[in-house]
Amino acid sequence: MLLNPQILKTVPLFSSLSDEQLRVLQPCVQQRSYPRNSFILRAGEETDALYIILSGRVKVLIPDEQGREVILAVMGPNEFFGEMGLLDDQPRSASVETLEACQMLRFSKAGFMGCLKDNFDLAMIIIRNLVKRLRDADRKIESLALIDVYGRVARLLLDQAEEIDGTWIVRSAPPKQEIARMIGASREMVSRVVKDLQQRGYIRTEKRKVFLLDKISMVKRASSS
Amino acid sequence: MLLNPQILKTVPLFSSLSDEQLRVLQPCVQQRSYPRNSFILRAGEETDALYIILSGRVKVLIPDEQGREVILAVMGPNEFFGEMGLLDDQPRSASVETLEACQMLRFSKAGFMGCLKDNFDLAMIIIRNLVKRLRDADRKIESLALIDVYGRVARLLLDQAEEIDGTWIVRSAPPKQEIARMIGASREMVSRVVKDLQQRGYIRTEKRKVFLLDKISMVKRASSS
DNA sequence: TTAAGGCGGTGAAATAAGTCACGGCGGCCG
DNA sequence: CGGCCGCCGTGACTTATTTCACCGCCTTAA
Repeated sequence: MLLNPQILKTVPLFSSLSDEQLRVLQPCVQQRSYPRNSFILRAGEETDALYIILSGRVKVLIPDEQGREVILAVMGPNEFFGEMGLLDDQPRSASVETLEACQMLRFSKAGFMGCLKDNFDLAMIIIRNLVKRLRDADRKIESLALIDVYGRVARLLLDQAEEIDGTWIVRSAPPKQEIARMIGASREMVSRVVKDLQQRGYIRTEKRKVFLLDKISMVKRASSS
Repeated sequence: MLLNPQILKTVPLFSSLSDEQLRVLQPCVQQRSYPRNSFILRAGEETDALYIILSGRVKVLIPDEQGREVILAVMGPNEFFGEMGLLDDQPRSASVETLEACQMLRFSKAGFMGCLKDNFDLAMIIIRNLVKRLRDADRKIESLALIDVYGRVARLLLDQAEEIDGTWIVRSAPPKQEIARMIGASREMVSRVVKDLQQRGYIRTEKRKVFLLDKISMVKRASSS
């Protein structure tokens, strides 16, 4: 798809690049759109590009042979993925599938690596992003290894919540099936845990919203039956 | 402890630095030794330095309140840790404890960041290292979420094995307790799984060594009762 | 309108794993 | 030598979680 040069300027990842650098980069960029529930890339494939989300949301996941999957991350506008393979020449370690229709920018490996070489600020953005993901990943490992499903659901809700004049709310919680895949549990179990959290008065749900009425108790409750 | 300037030259992490840069770096480096089973740093602390292992092995772990722990990684000579906090100014996300007596080099934040700024090769080493850890972490998440203890033990042995004229061997497997903490399982369960793997003729153990007699079957067996 | 598909709840049964409580063995130190 | 400690194996029991098989309720499309 034809690329509007102005779009590059609006991408946070490239905020540190000069106009000249952006001009050089331009031929290495394509805009692409993907329908809902389509794969942008699959685990095991060769790596040749990095993607930036302009609109829509995607999930990063690892599937197994029996059709189950873990969701490593859900990403939205202005976030990017696919850079790992560019940096170490390994095949894709996970798949990425759209949750909604998405507009993406696709950068060829050559263009990206060229920018990186003579732009320390860009390198630092990449580094900080990698560090953040690594912290998230380590925390996920901790959850899976040390905390029961009850605690993992509570933690996920806490993580997703934002404070809106005094009360903590998860705007637009994911479907139970999706929560289950994010925390390594079954849909039914998530359903039971949420019911339990409600009965104890720790949360209240309404449509896709979840109100956290008692963050303190939710945390304490975690992983202590 | 007094620092022998020659040591810096032997550290792979700094192989890309010029003599001049090493000279500048020198005042920012200390050599330290730690006895067995001592903490080098603890989760939650402020971050002010990066460590390089000269000798000995350490474990990177996350503890919980009940005294249990997950082992995120075991590291040995020439590997480094503690850089994450330098790069994003967050507190330590995990603790590091020695498994044996260790000699370490300790770099102050200032020195390290200074080098990083004008040395792209060093930045790339850091980036590639972060990417590798992220891949490992994602794989660990996959194991914990999708594979049963049987499969996780098998996978760990496979990962640790090296080929020595035709046969795959784990030289010096960790104690069962340590394996358990690496894969998020109980010591007893690991013990039972290893016994089972032996009875099926997939592995043979001898002291600390483990011989993998049938890698194919071990993999297939994973996560399918 | 009916049919179909996505999402959710729930009870009962099955199973994987953890926990507890031993007892044994081998090494190391006083 | 004897005692202690760290590591290991194992049986019995308990528990957390999954699995299966439903049913209900929307929303959308025919």
